[in-house]
Amino acid sequence: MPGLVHVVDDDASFRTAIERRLKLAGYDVKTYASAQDFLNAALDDEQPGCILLDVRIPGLSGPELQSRLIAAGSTLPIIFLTGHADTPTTVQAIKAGAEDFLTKPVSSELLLDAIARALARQDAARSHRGKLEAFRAHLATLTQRERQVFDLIVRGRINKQIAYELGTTERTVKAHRHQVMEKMQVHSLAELVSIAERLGMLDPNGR
Amino acid sequence: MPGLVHVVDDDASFRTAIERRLKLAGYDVKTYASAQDFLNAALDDEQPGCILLDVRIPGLSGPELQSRLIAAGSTLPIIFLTGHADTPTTVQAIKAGAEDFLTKPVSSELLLDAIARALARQDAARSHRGKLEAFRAHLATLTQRERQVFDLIVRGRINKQIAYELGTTERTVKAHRHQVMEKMQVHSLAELVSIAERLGMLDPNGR
DNA sequence: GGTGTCACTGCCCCAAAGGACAATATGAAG
DNA sequence: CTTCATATTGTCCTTTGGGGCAGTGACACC
Repeated sequence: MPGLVHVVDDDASFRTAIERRLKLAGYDVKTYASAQDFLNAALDDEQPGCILLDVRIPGLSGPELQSRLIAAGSTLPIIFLTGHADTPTTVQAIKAGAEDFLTKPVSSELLLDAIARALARQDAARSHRGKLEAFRAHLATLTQRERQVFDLIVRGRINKQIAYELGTTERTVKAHRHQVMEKMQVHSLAELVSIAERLGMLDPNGR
Repeated sequence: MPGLVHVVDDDASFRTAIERRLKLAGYDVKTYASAQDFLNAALDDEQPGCILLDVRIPGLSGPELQSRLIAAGSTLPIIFLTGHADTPTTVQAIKAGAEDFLTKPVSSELLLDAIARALARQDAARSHRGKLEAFRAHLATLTQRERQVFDLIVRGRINKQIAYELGTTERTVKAHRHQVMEKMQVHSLAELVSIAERLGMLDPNGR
């Protein structure tokens, strides 16, 4: 699987060496001397890739960069690479979702394995998010009223109840309901509920 | 949150010391000198508790015990505690779901924090699984035929189509459908679909 | 042979959903 | 003022879903 590997490390000779190794393996590579450099290079989160990140770098540390990226909603997988790993940092990084935590010097085998896993994982996550995004996009085209009707429909309310709760008539609800089905591009109540469930709109036990 | 902490360590004096500290903190404690001892003590997976597990112990190692427990479907959270942590082992343990990975000597603060988190996590997981189990139990009371009807209902088929696909009549499908709603204890199609979705019965795009 | 479960089915009726056709009202945008 | 989007509603008709009542047939178990 091809992809772009972002190498963030303050050691210039290390960057050069890694870049060479990764390019030999068929990956595109971009290097950064600091976390800030990386953040400045406004990057495309959707492009297949991952980050090879040193823990100890001047300025923003590796884990700090990880936090920022997570907070910013990035889904680029991160592989940490460090000279000396301490256990709490390792644990924290993995818990926060890092793909791996490797120590220098790293064998090409371990490194390439980790990169391959990271790219595979990102690919799976991206395609999954892609489907949800399509649903969200449809959902966004609903008007306020249609959205209210949608919420009640997927909770199992019948038109009569919805009409009462929204202070309108059954006929009106039917009209909105029709719009909802149309805009969400589904042909059955089951599909609609399924989508709502996947978007996490039903978790709290709303009966 | 009270709970039973299983301490697995081959160092008798360490076991004694830890047991004292944990009991002071209000936890019940059981100790084991080896992973095998622990496995032999056929334990209740549902009871609130966690495992404090040494990595290097004679016989089955800590990570090996972890694998076995996972394979056996156990959901007891594991906190590793070891004298000298190596990075690959740490990474693997956390990836496999360990709650934490601590090094001896461990401060009471870190240890008790980890235990509290482990118990909280297990509690959340257990209550979540509890709900799903209730659904599964209802699902298990369905006859073969009812189950087939269930599968088609939650995929959005209408009675007429279901009847055709099962080679029977619409009236019969209605009868089964009634039984399904009754046995699953739901009052709307939406609830039924919601349950099916949560049980992961709809993920593959079956239209 | 009696009993029970499960699957199947017809007839009839009511409730709910879907939709065609038509129309009113309101507020924002140009 | 005109246009557009949104929300609203009525009448009428068809399709679906839900269910009562009643009965048949297969098969397993005692």
